[in-house]
Amino acid sequence: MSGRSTFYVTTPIYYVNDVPHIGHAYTTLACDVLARFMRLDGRDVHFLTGTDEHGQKIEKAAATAGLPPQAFTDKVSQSFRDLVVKMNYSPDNFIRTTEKRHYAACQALWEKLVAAGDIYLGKYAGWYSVRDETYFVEGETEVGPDKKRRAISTGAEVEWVEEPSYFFKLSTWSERLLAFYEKNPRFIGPDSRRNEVMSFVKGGLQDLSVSRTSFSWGVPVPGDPKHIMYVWLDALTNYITECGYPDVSSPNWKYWPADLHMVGKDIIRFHCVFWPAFLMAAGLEPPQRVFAHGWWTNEGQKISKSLGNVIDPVELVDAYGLDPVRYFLLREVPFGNDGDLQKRALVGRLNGDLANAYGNLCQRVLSIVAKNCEGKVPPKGTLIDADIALLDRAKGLLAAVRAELNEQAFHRALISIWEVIADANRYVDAQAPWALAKIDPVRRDTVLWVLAETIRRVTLLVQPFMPDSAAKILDQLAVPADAQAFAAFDRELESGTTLPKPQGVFPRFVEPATAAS
RNA sequence: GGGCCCGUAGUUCAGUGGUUAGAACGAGCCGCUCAUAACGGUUAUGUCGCAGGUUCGAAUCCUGCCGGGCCUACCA
Repeated sequence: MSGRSTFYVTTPIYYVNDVPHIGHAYTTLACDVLARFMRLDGRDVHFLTGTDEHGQKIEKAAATAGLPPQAFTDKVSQSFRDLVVKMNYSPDNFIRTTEKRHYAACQALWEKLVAAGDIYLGKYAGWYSVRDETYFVEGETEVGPDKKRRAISTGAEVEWVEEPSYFFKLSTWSERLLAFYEKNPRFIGPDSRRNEVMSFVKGGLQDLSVSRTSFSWGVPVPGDPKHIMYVWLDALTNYITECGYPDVSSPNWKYWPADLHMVGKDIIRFHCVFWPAFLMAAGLEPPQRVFAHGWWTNEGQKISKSLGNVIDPVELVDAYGLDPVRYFLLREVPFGNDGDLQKRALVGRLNGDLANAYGNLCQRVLSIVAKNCEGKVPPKGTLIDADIALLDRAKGLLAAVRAELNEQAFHRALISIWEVIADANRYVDAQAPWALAKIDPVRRDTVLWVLAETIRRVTLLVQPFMPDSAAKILDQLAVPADAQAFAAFDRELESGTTLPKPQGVFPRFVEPATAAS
């Protein structure tokens, strides 16, 4: 990505007032695939996810549950750690904003901002609803016929309230941010988001309220502990807490600046405007790239709690299997776009791409080998043009996938891999090794070797997406552990290696019998 | 209101000035039989949202209209 050997990728830290849903699973999955790819590609990877545990909402939710805030967040945060296991994510750490080191990092950053003259004490003013215990901006309120102003969303009466608050001088950062975006065209992806952010900044920025006195569950402002640092300053700081901030001699500091913050499109402003401004104000480098992905709909419908159509990733995995779900989420939709989760489409991918194309390719090749070659990697004879053509396609995959993932184009990476799988299936039919068995066993062996070697290369690249399934296939090819990284991409299968009995890896999905019918 | 984006085969999309507009899935037909009834070959379908304009030439550029989506600050 940057040419340096480290690769630091982060998910947002997830707010613990809710259980994980498909959106959380999706963001972390994308990061996981990148982290796994980069590790296999020899990079020094640090992959961070975690939970955001502060704020008034949590304080209230804990009180409602009759628990101290820490005990409450311990409990809810666990569901996100469980998801890591369920989805086979490979984070190097799981950070929590309630950790001591995070308080230290937030307060150190705060002091830097104060020293830089970018923070001042002012008054936060807005339309406050006592009933909702929250502020509304002017546009979220309206004056009714009784001349009383109410929040549109909740109907609660609001009153003008002012409280002391510290402010970050965001208004002074517009030009520096725009200059930064210009110099770093890759900073925001996809491009449509970049346009959005830039036009937002061009419209002028207001100073940002960064402390509150209305609750206490959070990081106290240094020297003025009645003030609690406001959500985003606290939350965003996690990315440098992990790198040891403020101790720049920490072994983890080498990972900063992050190579990629993966985010949902709803929080792009915080990552692309506020965060680089905070960092530059503190004399720190902004991250190299922020990528905003889209949202999933459920069978064409917007997902919402009130509609009751929230997608639980655990249910999906239980119904269709982990790797098929991982594959589908990244293959079905151009990454960055919104996508629709249709079970019919998922089953289509599972059966068409995984069971028929890839799984069956492995199975048909490996069973001919098992039956005809004494269960060993067959001898590689003289290669003809058709052999070389297929092998070359497979060889080209590493560079192709690397380039696509560099742009977070997961779907295109998978498309290019599956093109080679389709080529391999065509090659099997064209070469008909079953017919060669009787007339030219030497040629048959070469054909089988070419196929096994192609499957090896393809499967090395499938690893980041479907680690368990790829491991099973590599085992069936007897690829040793030390030959599974991309450094060994060109280490060809050795003829004569004993292979285990082939076994199907991607069973077809058959609709469970319905009660009626 | 202002800004950005999109509207291409039944479906999901690719194609951003140049020969008869492509892919995948789905559908029909043929072949194969190693394999998870898998695989391969082949056929078919489109007034490229509508109407103008620029150009030797437009799905591709410009204008208008219709339809859809997103952004327009602190509720992650």
